[in-house]
Formats: sequence, C-alpha cells, structure tokens
Amino acid sequence: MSERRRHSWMEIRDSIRGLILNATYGPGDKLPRDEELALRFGCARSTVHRAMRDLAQNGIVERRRKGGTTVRRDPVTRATLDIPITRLEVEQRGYRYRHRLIRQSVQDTPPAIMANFGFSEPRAMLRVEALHLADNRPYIFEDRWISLETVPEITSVDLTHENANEWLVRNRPYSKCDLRLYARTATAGDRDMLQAQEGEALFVMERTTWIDAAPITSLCAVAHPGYQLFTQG
Amino acid sequence: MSERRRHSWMEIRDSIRGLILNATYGPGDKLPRDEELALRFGCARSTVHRAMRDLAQNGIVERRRKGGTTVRRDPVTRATLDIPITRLEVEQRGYRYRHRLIRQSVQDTPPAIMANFGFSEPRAMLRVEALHLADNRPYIFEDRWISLETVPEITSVDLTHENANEWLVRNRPYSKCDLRLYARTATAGDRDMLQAQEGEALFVMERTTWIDAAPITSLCAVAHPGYQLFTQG
DNA sequence: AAGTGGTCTAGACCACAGA
DNA sequence: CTGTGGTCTAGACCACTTG
Repeated sequence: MSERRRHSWMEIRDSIRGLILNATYGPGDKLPRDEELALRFGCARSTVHRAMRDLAQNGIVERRRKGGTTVRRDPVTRATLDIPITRLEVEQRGYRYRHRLIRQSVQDTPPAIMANFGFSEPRAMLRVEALHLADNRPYIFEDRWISLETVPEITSVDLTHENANEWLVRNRPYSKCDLRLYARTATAGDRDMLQAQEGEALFVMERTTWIDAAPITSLCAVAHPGYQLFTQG
Repeated sequence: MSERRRHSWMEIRDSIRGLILNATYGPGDKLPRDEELALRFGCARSTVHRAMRDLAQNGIVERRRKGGTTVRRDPVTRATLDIPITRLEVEQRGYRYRHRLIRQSVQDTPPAIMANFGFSEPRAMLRVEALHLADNRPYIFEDRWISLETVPEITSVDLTHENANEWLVRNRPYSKCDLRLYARTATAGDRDMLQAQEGEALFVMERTTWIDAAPITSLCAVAHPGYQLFTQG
C-alpha cells in the first residue's frame, strides 16, 4: 500500500491556486513555506518551487527571500505580446514587403527620447526615419534613435538595403524592453506618409531597449489605419 | 588546482546566447543536445535546461523533444503586459474611482463575440455595459459578455456595487487569454459616454478569456482619449 | 524504436532581506 | 544573525516526435 503517486508541478500549482481561489488564502495572506507545502503535498521542495515560479510569473503570488510567498493583493491580467520583425509580419499576411529609408542623420536626442532612456542630458544619436510597405502601401512608419556608443557599427551599415529594425534585432540582443502603446489622431504629415486621412485614428507603438544598462534604441512606430496588435495563443 | 567554478544558469544562458550572436549558430541551426552542452560547460544538464528554458521563453530558440533545440529563424520582440484591475489603475494614479453600470441583460452573442470565442452558433450570455470613472470623468467604457454556463453565479452578483471586471478577476482564474489592441475613431456614442470629441483617436482593448476550454468572458474596453498602455519593468 | 527534451527527487549550499 | 526562496547537482524515469 501507501501507493506514492508522483505529483507533477502543474498539479501542485493547480492545488495551490485552488487554495487561493477557495479563499483559504486571501489577497495579502502569507502562504506556508515551500518546504512545508512539499511535506503536505508529498513531493520534493523543488517541485513546489517550480509550481510557485509559475504562479509568480503569472502574477498570482509574490515571492521574496526571507519574506516568504504572499498572495498578490492586486491581481493582474498578464499577456505576452510577440512583436515580430515587420518584414515577417507583412510577408505572413501574404503581402510583398518593401522598405524605404526616408532620412538618416546624427542628431542630439530631443526631450521625449531622453525621457525614454532616462538621460538627463542630450546625446548624439543616429536618427533613422523609415517606412515599411506592404504591397507598396504604407504599413508602418518608424522614427528611430540608435545609440552610437552602444552600437557603433550601425554607422557602417547600409540602411537603404538592410532596415534598421531587422539589423538590430538580428545583431543586438536586448536585456530590457520598455513598451508604450496608444492611439493618436493622424496629422497632415501622416496623411502623406501613411496615406491616412487627416483625423483618422492611428495605432502607435513606442519601444525602448537596453542591453544591461546601455541604451540601444528607442523608436516610435506609427501603423497604418486599421492596424491591430494581437497576442498569439 | 582544477578549481571547479560553479556555473549559474544565467552565465550558461549568456554563453549560449553568445554562440548565437557571434554566428557560431545561425537562424535555423540546431544546437547541440543539452547533455553535450552540459559536458562542454562543465555543469549539470538541468542547469543547461534552465538556461534553455529562458532562451525559449524569450523567443531566442525553439525546443522540441526529439527534434532538439534550434535557433529561431524569426526573432521577435517579446513584451509582457500587465493589465491591472481598472479600479487599482485609477487609484494608483491618485484619482477617486467610481463605477457605473449602464446596462445588463441576457442576449445572444453577436458574430464578433462568437468569433472571439470560436463559436459557430450564437449562445445566450450576460452582457454588461459599464463605465469606469476617475474623479468622475470617464476613464474606460467596457462592453462585456459573460458565459452563463461557465460562470452561472454571476447572475446573483449585484453588479451595481461590485463591478464585473473585479468580480471575475477575483473569482475566476483563466488559463488562456487572447488580447487585441487597436485604435478607433470616436463616434457620436463615444462622445456622450467617454466625453470624447467626435473624430478623436481612442485606444481599444479586446480581451477574451477561457478556463481550459470553457469560455469565461469577452470584452471590448474603450479608453478615454490620451490613455496609454505600458509595460512595467 | 530511439533520441531528445521535460520532470521529479534528495540533498547541499548560496544569497538576499527581515528582525 | 537567521529564515526563506533560489540554484546547483547527479541520477532516474517519462513523454513526445521524428525517422
């Protein structure tokens, strides 16, 4: 007897989540130590740990050394967005991709970009304005700033052929990425660039990346009217 | 001698990423087996596994049993969005939160909602239209459909006091969440509901959740003009 | 059928943050 | 200082998937 079932970390996770859902442990409550739970569930501590890591990652609990594990007071809906390289996004929709370099120059960062990076002083960066096209129709316009200190090689890349988006993604990993999404009304400039009617609603994605503490790039990408951003199941 | 350093999974991860970045392994290439890498790095296989799991989670590599580990051909920018309970979002910005139930009724799902859930036939669901306010000014308007089969208790909740958003997040976990974000031009209806000027750009979030295969809720949330969605650290 | 990643265990030590 | 989560190891077995 004493048939010892083997517990999977997902079962353990669901059990713990069950305890939270049936209000055994409410928001802000402290859960038992991993070791204690391992004893109760009859599994190894590392299995409880695996389960807890998942719960923490999904915003259900918070863990701190010495502080233990607590049920989050403020539940969140957590979603992972995959933002592909624009060329692939266009091609996957069955369109022919093209890319046009609009402008490229070294300039001092304006306040908005300084704020994105957390600079207190302007710095010289490479500014690249480019348009992505799908079947020759504007798809996304991007206004990008690239750090010359972190990415010096960028000056020797021909950005008329290889676009900055792709070059950076393929050649520069990032360890931190800030994202900001909002809607903006189309201006006269958008009308020309994106073939948007003035006053139309445009979807804007601002993205800033670092490798460790070193700034890589900050960009503002404005999509064509009707653009949608999805999560992929 | 033969001082055996102890390798952390992050070091291993960075080493493997380094191999990918310096083009030792290019897009689509197959990496050595975990066991082989463990030997090379002089660590346990589980440490390599931990590193690989991180790389896979960040979209750098893809892993398949028997198929091994390959470098992703199409790198992505992966970002995690935390969408908090609206009340907390409002309160964190220092405003007073209020909530107004606009309408509540049982209706058959329209085609758009059927598509979100993947239904082929309409079903009767609870439709709840509600407005979230910050300092008495419209913040987010939500039009929500709730499954009566998966969440029968919802009919006995007084949604004038407790809002559906919060009740569901607190009482119904979800295992799958689809998200769609886009921009929309304000209509005459929005002008009244959100105090938006007609033609202004509005940010829209559509969210559909399931617990396992069972539908929970699908909603369309339209934010007040100027709303932004961020990633957090 | 066999190869490869995924998981589980038991135990040890580490590192961070409260008291 | 001490308690708690985080990591690492070595080894075993499982489960998926491809040939």
